[in-house]
Amino acid sequence: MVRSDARENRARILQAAREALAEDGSASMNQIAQRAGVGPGTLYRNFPTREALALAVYQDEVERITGSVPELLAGMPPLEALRHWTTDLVEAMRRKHGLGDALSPGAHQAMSEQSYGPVIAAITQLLDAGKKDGSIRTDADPGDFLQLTGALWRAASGPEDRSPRMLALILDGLRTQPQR
Amino acid sequence: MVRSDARENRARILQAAREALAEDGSASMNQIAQRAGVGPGTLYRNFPTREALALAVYQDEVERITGSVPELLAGMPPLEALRHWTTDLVEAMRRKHGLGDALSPGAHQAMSEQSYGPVIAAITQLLDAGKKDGSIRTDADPGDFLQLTGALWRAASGPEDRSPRMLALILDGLRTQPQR
DNA sequence: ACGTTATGCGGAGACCTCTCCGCTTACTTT
DNA sequence: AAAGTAAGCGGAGAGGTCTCCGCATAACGT
Repeated sequence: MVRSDARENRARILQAAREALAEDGSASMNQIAQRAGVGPGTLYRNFPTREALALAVYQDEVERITGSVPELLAGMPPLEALRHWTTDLVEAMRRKHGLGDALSPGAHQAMSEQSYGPVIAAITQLLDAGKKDGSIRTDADPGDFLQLTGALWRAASGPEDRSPRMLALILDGLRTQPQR
Repeated sequence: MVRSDARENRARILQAAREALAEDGSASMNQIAQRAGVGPGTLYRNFPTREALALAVYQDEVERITGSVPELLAGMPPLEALRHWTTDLVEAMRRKHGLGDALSPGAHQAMSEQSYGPVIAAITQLLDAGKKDGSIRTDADPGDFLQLTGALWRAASGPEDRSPRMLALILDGLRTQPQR
């Protein structure tokens, strides 16, 4: 059974985090807890890491992005779809400050299936489409790709945005046929 | 003029950090300062970030790695040299806990030229050799490559080491001619 | 040798992350 | 309605990062 106050607290935390992160991307966990009117303990029990919180706050966005895969695949070849999708993802991560780190699974603990799963699933769909039509090498691994995406995010946050060039490089590595 | 006590303090900090990091890779900055017999302020004045300190401590190692480039290039084709070099780098970063983050320039501030430069220089040498003999595409950027190396490091720290597969992918992206 | 000066010291302290645990309280059972 | 119970709360606090600034003192001119 889920206690009613627990449900309300969770909602209030998400609301507070949404506001606080919108105002200041680097709002502290303490500030968010205070704003939500709960203790730090409650915040951390609901969201063990800052990343888990950020991911929950932006879950709509994550869903939007992961959900756009079929549409992309319908309208263009797999490799192009993958490029667009990844660009979208990186763009969203940059806009929503703090989301980026959430997608580096190896860094700390394995992310919860809940939030890490959909992203991997989306990548898997895209890669599989390319493997099926022969444009993407069959040994491409979704986890590897996500990991590299983390580097893209970091690159996009820098002064000069290297990410398009880096993405092109990665995609060329995924190809079966050279396109150069 | 450099004050003598300043010079000594810097040396003592490096010594203490070397020992402390050898014993426990996640030794706190405070612990290191205490061990060196200086205040936290002095530690942070000499090494603004944990990464700067780690890089200074392992500078020999960094020099060894960056210095091995000519030898590698003499003994094998550029792409192979690049693979070996990068594997070495990732391996060293994994062994010496805490070095890895130091090589992600975009993450926080631009790294000091002193420490970031040699690594970029080494990569530049390797890429240039490949560009010259036509095996590496001419638009390959050393900064991009370093950034991707950061992802490799993170990948190597995880439970399963994806880094060789990821490196292969990146190198295939750098190629001018397909090799598959 | 002796002031003068400004370089560098280092600890107090602001603020952070994250944990632990005694108390509160929503739900269940009778 | 009353009592039982365990889920959940939240604050105290341990330990961390990093800054600021009054004070000590090394280097220099005389």
